[in-house]
Amino acid sequence: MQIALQQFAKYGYHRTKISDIVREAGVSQGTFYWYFKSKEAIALEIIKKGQEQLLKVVLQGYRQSAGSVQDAVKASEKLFEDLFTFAEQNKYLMKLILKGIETEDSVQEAILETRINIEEAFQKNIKRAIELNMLPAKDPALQSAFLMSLVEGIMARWLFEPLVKDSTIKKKTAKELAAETVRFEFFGLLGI
Amino acid sequence: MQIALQQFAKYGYHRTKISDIVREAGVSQGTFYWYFKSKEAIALEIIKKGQEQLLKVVLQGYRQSAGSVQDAVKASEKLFEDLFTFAEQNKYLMKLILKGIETEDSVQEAILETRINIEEAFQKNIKRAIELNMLPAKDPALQSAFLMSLVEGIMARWLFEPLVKDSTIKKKTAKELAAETVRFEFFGLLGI
Amino acid sequence: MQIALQQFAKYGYHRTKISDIVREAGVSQGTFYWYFKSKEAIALEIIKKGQEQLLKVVLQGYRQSAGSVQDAVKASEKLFEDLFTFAEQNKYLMKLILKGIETEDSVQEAILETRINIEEAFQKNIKRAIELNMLPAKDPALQSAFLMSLVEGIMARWLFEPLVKDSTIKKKTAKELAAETVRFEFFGLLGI
Amino acid sequence: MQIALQQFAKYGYHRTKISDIVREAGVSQGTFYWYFKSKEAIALEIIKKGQEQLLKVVLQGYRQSAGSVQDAVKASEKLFEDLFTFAEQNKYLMKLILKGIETEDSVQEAILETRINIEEAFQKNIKRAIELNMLPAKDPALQSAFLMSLVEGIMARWLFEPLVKDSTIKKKTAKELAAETVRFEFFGLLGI
DNA sequence: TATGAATGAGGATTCATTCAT
DNA sequence: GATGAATGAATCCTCATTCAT
Repeated sequence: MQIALQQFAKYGYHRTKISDIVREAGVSQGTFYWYFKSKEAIALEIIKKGQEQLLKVVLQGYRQSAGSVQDAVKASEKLFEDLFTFAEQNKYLMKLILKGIETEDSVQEAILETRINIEEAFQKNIKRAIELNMLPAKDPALQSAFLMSLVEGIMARWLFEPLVKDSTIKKKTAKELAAETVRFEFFGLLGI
Repeated sequence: MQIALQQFAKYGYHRTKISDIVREAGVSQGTFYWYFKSKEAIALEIIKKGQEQLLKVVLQGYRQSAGSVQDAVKASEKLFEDLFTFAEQNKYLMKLILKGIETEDSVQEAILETRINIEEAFQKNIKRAIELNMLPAKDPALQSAFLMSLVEGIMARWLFEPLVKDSTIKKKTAKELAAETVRFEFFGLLGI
Repeated sequence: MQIALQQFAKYGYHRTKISDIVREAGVSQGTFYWYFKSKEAIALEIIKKGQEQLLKVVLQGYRQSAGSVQDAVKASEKLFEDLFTFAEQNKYLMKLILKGIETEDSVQEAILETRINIEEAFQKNIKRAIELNMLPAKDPALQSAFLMSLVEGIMARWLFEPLVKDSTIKKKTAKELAAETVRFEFFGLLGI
Repeated sequence: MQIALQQFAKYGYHRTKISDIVREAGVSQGTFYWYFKSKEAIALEIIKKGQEQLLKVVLQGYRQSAGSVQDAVKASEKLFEDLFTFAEQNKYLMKLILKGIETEDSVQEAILETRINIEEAFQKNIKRAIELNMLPAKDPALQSAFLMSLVEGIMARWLFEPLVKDSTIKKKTAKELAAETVRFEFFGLLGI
């Protein structure tokens, strides 16, 4: 599964052949089909397993007793750092989740589901913060979309493709990146 | 080319068969190959043409004589609105550019190039704003990454997949979306 | 037809495309089909026309009033020289006739017919020489096969592919080659 | 490989379809590609293997301790008989080598190489005979070209296409043919 | 006569999947 | 459990030929 994950992430689903996977794994084609029903099945399993792990991180990140804005910032920082760290350790999985993959619909749905779960966790948190008067009462769905866009985009640039040349982003640690992202999250371009 | 673009966006490169494209287009397979050297060639041509149009929008969006922060906000609003409008009118193209497709490397490079061009335009603008003391002096590469992440994420949710249920995002106009995105851009979650 | 002949000889029948022929000729595909019914038709026409010319040479070569062996040698020399000269001026045609070409059967039959005609002319001549006691009474069919093998092989090596390295054969004139071939014809390896 | 060889020889390379080969062989198309990389690859393999066998015959044919002309004639007869026997048993292979096929260049080169090897073996032998004063000192490259032309031409007529009608050639045994060819080789038309 | 766009049958090759051993 | 040879449907692309203009 690790090998398949890597190849899917590197070359995409269709360009990854079963024969490639098994060659790398040092087993025969037949063996592959002993463990997995089909190519689609292994992709699905990979995503499902990744989803679980990722969601664990996101949900853990919210064990916070919010109080002041300061607390909210702290909590956000903690969550982002956890997320970035997880992403760094699961680069290939994140590539699939962030960039998607051209597959059977079943696999795409699984990926979508993962992302929905995360964004909903974000949203729930924002709603709570609004209730506690820690954030101005704005459309939480939109705000969580902003948040997740930020996190996804930064993650992708950090791990895979810093679009602009000589970007500083690649060299940052998960902690630094989390801090800067949170700053932008709360204060925007103009923020301190 | 339109039909091919649609199919690539809907089903991906590999699941789109030449036979599908020509059936939809009402011509024969041979005719396809009279106009395009290969499947790769038509994909490349689609991207190249789209890139041109998109870049035109981005570059036009920057004909601004910046002065106050107010001006910068206005300019940003104008650009985002143009971008969102273009995206709305070129949904399928944007899908390819935002989500990528699994293709021959040549096509992927062309897509990457497009995104790089846009992010660099963003970055140049931020640098200028910093020089004019309109923005605090922070890492422009990172700021433009934030910006582009925002725009890409919001666009994707607006046009294709509002991750969370009953999201309000789908119903907004390009103008509204631009305004809200700019607000987040400059002031973050805490902003007015 | 000249262009087609060249391409058939150089690349073979199947690797020569109508589109190649017409591009070289500077006309359109449609025009080709105004003048020739099909690819097979042009090949056939080329062979037929070549056959006529070649047969003329062979038949002319036999306007001899044989007498002594000396006369027979002379006559043979004359014929071979004519043949070699013709071959030199019709290299591409000879390539088709000597090496054959992978085509529709109709074309192959036409080529075979040409070669039969020539070998029969050779045979008739040998028979006459035997009647006149100029040659020992041996199987004329076999002798003419020897003769034609000689001529064909030498021609091919002279015009296209001297198999061995630094072969002297390429540099010889038609006259020289004819002389040496005739010597071998009459006297073999041991001959003067 | 045998089936492919037959079909290549009978119909030529381009008119032989993979689907024909596998149908005859009673396997599926996929199976073909399990054993051969491509159509070109099987053709190449066929030629290479044939070349080896043929060269073995030619080289063995030269284990002679030459002495008198008589010896040389004997040696020649032995070699020719071996060659004709091999050709008779490998009719299809010989067809490819003698008549060539229109193929990818790689295959054509392999065929050419085979013929060069044989002619060079002939030539080496003639040179030795000249050194030993068994043959008059004439251009060995030309003489070997004569020899090989003879052998090739006679072989082709014996196995495939006796050009003239009611030719006696078809009915001869390898031994008889070798004897007659050698006679012509050494003594020409006038020989005893 | 000439054009060149259009056609579509045909053919090589790929690759997920099966299955006897 | 493991193997790897075998399968054949699927797909891209070619090219001789046609035909409206």
